[in-house]
Amino acid sequence: MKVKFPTNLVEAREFQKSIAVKVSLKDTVRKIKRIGALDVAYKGDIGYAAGVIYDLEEKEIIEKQTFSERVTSPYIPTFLFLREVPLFLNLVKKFTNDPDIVFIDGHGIAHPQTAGSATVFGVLWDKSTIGIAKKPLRPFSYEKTKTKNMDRIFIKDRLVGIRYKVRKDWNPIYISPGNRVSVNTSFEIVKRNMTEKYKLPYPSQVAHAFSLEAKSIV
DNA sequence: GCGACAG
DNA sequence: ATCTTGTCGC
Repeated sequence: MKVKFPTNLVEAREFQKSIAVKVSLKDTVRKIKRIGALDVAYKGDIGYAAGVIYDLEEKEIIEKQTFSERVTSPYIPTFLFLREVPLFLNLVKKFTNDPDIVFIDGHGIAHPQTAGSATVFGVLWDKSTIGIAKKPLRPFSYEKTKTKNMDRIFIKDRLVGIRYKVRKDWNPIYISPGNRVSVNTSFEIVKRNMTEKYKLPYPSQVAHAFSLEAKSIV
């Protein structure tokens, strides 16, 4: 798919609007066998993107890939996709295994324009993606659920994700659909892949560690 | 009007 | 995200 990537913030906002109308929150994935996870580490203006694919049946990481490139867009809240999505699109070209769904560090639809990194990437690649962030993006509001450690995240009266407090004394994580998955399923999949020691799901942990490794072993 | 604001 | 010392806690 050919895409003319935005070159300034005005174009970027229009781009996000065009992405937002293409988002699907339907659960298209029947059975999840492989989960992908992507993350980026930086050294100066070089971004080191790392991706892993976790096989749920084998219970192991079956593939790891990296892609690094100079990143010129500065970090501006709500415009993170300008920095990371180009790296992700190049990185996933290297995958020989096709993931059923992909975890992305950052927000999906829990974003002012309904178009966080996980959503932009998910729509462009036409893949199921889930955004997992450590901090919320304003404006937002919460609504309690029956479960004590999870709250619904709302943006302008629209359910956009789940705030999940993995451990009582840990800061919560913010889970939202990127594309082709519902809010509830996003939460269930992430919850099902947690480990005891970290607040991020296993595939994300490995992707994060791998990006740091890729950054330092240069 | 100013400030808050993923990684 | 990254830059960084000591320090608190399991």
